Amino acid sequence: MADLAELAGVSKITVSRALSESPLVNIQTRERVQALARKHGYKLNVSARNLRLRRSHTVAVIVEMKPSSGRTMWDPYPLSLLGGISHELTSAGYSVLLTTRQGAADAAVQAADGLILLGQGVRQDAVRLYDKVGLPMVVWGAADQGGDNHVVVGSDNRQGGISVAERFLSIGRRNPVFIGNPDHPEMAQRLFGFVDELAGHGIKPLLLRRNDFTLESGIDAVRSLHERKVRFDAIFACSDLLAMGAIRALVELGLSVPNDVSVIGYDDTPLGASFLPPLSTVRQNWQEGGVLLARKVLAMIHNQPVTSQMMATTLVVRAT
Amino acid sequence: MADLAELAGVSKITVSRALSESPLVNIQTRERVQALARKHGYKLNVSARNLRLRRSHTVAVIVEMKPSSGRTMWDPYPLSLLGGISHELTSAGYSVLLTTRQGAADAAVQAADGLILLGQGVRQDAVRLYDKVGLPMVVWGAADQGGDNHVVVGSDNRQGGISVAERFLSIGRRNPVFIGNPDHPEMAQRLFGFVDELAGHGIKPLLLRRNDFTLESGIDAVRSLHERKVRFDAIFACSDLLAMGAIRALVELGLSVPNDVSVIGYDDTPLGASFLPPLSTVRQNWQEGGVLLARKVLAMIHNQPVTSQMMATTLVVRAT
DNA sequence: AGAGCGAATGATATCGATATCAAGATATCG
DNA sequence: CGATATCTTGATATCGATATCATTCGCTCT
Repeated sequence: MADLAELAGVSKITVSRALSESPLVNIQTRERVQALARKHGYKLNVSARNLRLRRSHTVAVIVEMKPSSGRTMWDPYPLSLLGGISHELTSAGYSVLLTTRQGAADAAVQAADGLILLGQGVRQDAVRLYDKVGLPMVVWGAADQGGDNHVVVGSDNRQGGISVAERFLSIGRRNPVFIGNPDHPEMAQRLFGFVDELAGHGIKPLLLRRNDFTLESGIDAVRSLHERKVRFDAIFACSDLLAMGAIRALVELGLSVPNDVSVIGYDDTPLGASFLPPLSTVRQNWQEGGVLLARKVLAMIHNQPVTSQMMATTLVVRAT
Repeated sequence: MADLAELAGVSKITVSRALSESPLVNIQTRERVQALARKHGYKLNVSARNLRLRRSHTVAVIVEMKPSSGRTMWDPYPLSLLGGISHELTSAGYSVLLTTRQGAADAAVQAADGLILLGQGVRQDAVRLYDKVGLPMVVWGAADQGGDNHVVVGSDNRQGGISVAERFLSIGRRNPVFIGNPDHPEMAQRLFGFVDELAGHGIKPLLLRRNDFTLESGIDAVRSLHERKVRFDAIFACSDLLAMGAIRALVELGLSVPNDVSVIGYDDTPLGASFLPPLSTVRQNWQEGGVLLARKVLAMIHNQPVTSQMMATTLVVRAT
């Protein structure tokens, strides 16, 4: 900037003003300086500006990783959120700093103006860790009771569970099974909604715990039910892949879907819709969720009042 | 830091050294300062450090968006790369700045020490744009001829196309169809390999252009072939989804896969493997690609010699 | 005892931008 | 014509860290 100032025959500060479109400089001066800047390929030093302005225009997105591997990054779930987040933040002139959580809070995170946390961590430990950083934070997941200085956005998992239960009841199912992992706070909410609604009609579903949410896992689940000679006529699977696996296993076993067993998945992935038969499922709009996350951090950064929000889910009844 | 210095009764610079584990300070002083820092929740100002050290320890990842919507972010393709990239860079102490390309080069990008570009853009325009920034850059995609100051990493698409052609030839197919979008540089390479290899045996495949790489698009493609009464006995689809759609349409039309028509997809997505029938496909290892991209930028940042590299592809023959 | 050395600490300048306040140049008004 | 308002520009301090060079102190060696 000093070099530019010399070239243009003005002072540094005038250059600064010219480049930031300040109305304080004469239009001709401004254009002359801007032309020179382009010509010489001037590049603003973002660190310097951030230092002076005491902000970074950056939001850190922290993706919770399963301890085992980098597997989570492969799952479509955090990544679809990322789409919405990234779009919204860049539109607002903010940058997205992507971090995968590994161990302690990263130093780089502290450079951010705000945090978005995807995945609460087992027993909220991720949330607690980043709460300490003291930055505006928005967490994706299930609403929590703790009145901390952060806000939660998620889809209404409890309502999702309830809507599945209602559907099963309305078509006369009496022996439903829940497949998923209740340690996962979001799935726990689905389970609670499911169980509570059924309990109102004197029905107690079977809980089948699955840690993986893959097609294979769904196949396994149904096979194990069959081997244990469990009687069941409805399956609520916590992911579309689980559901599709379950259906495949059911068909192999000679059972008809949905005549013998109803199956409802979760997420409404594109694949479920084109599955044969088309999968019934609970839709949660992730792209929109990402946008919401982004808007909330931005609001917090600008000291506007922000509240937690659960997005509505929709039961999509197709053929299963 | 100045406050800490006062608390500890030493100078700022000693605090700085103590916190960066410099051997220049007395161990007791160091620990005393560190304890104070923890106690008072001291946070390093990253902008200031970056300004002084003239580096940012940040690599910008630019995701090419289709102009229409944020759709690209949904596709598994750039996102799986991101997994590998993110893992590798954070391990090396670098941060990942995620940007979606929209219009001109973002100012924030210039803060980075290096660039990773996912998607070359139509006619290389994205590459050209970011080449101007003058930072170390690694591009994911098809190798290009231009001897610019960047490096390309990708899978060997040409080889992928050749291997599919070889397979079709070896099982006696004479009327193959290619489904994909040759405007996309990577797919163009697949097409060239496919065509060249077949040409050696006097066979000229039919090119069926498809801009979407969805299941529906695959279904459409096969239907249009059928309507036009085209004779074909093999399909090379440029994505697994296209291939699965094609198979579904073939089955609907009463054709047998692979007896009447062989189908080979691309990418080896988990879904293809669990498809019924299990999908034959060309595997490219994206996670590894991401790691490679990251390593190359880091090497370039450290002024080590770096060359473009194409990763081998594997033909995975399953049931189709 | 004085030179020489190493360990520990400090003073100062610097990275590249912007905020604040001051001041010169020009225009407007009574 | 002088006084005041407006436009334009500049000088200086500052953001929070680190590099460089200087200094202090205690110790060993001859």
